[in-house]
Amino acid sequence: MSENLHLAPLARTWSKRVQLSHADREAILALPFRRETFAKDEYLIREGQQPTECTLLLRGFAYRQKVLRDGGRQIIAFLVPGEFADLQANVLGTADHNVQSLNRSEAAIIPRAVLLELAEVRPAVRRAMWIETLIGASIVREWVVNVGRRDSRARIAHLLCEIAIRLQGAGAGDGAMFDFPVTQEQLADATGLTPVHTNRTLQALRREGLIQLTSGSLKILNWHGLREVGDFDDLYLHQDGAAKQLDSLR
Amino acid sequence: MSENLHLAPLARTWSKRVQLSHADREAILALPFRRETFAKDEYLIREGQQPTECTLLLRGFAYRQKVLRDGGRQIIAFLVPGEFADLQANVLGTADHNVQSLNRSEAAIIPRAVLLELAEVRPAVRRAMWIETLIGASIVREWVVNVGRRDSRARIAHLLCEIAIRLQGAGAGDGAMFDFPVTQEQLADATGLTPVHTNRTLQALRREGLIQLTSGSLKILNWHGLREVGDFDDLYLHQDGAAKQLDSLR
DNA sequence: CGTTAATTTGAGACCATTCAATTTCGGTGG
DNA sequence: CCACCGAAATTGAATGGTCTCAAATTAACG
Repeated sequence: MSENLHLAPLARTWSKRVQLSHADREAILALPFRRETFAKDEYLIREGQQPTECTLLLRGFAYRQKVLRDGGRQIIAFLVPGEFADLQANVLGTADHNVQSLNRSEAAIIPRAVLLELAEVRPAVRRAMWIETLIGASIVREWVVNVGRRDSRARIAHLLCEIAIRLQGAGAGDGAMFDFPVTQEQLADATGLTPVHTNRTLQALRREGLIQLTSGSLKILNWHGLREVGDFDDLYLHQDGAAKQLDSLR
Repeated sequence: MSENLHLAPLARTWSKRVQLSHADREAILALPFRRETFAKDEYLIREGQQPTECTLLLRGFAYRQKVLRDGGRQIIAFLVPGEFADLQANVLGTADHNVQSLNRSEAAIIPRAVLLELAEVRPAVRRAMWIETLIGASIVREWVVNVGRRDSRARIAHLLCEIAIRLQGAGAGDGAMFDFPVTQEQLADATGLTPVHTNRTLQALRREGLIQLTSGSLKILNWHGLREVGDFDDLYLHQDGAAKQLDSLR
């Protein structure tokens, strides 16, 4: 019983999207699973794999990633607790990208068949899964815009705005300070820039008094300014609450 | 009856993904709809709208797009017949991007409630919708990689490879020649390049004997070469058939 | 056959990259 | 607790890919 409160992050994420009945919630928390921990940069899943289990992030962070022939790496998304690393792969059959752990993280491994059956039986659950997928897709779309059309300053500012709102929504921040142990190299891989230029751009943002980014935590010093620089509009996150909270900041 | 064969592109797309029963197929073709035509660059849906109808592309092409504050435009995806322009918006409630017609196109407008009810009632249909969404998301992910990490030559080559395979899969090509009336400006907006540089890059690809791109149609002269230049791997399209066909080309 | 859209060309400027070296930070063992 | 180590962050200088701006040419269309 109380064991299964480990799956609370999942119920939390889903109940933000849809109305879950008491029975829905019970069924979610009763899902069978085993726990697993991942070291920094350890793979949760690899491109080409055909998983039979679903990996749900419980603690820590992860990122989706693809590697080019020339060795270059592009980060495609960041994952926060309560999100699945490989739901797509479990539905489509084959993973089309890699997922790596951002820091030391912990995940629940749930048998694929059980999870998909739950969706089949419970309309609210499958609506939640459906919606989570759609929001994930929306975020990636915005990344295409970010990486395709914004200069380095706006690109990084935009990404930091997104991270702030999503962490806020995940309950992992106090409105201005966020625990997000990302390296500049990972930031570079997420924005399509080089580590060197990422470093210089971060310095500029700091110099302008917009942020404070020390290893492990991100502090937003001037939310409205950062938003302005990043050409940021939170509509694409489909997550009203957290955005409003940050907007009301000084 | 025969009227409703207009929805055949939808049944076709879906049946590529899942096994549709006869009854499923009947139910799909019996969906109520009205037809609408769109001029080049006309909007099928706009960011911020809260649609009550679903727009299914029947003939012609369309593209997803976002506009920046500074006026820049980034194309996020191309749509082929049989795909929905605004299914996400209908599930999430609000459109988070724009969809424009690539050329003169035709669409079926289906009441949202009816379509979602069909998904609720027919497991195969909702699996097809689910899968279509996931594949769409996979494609956008690859676009992040394309725009974020590849140089202009690889970027355009990769995009052309994708277009070729998807058109092949949609039955709109003979293996090497495809009817795809895209302008260089649209190609530029899709790759995150300027029209000028897109033009120069296309010239390079032509000079190397890889493609022939005249207004309105794309001809692949050297598939394997183009694939090589574009660092292209079709796994992310989750569409085995069409890729294999092209691979077997000279 | 005129008119507008689309493509093509040229030259200079700039943003981001590359390559290499240095400094700082975080963690670990003595 | 300090010395050490590897990882991460920072700095410098030169190169280069892509952009900008503008103009010319070609193609599409009524």
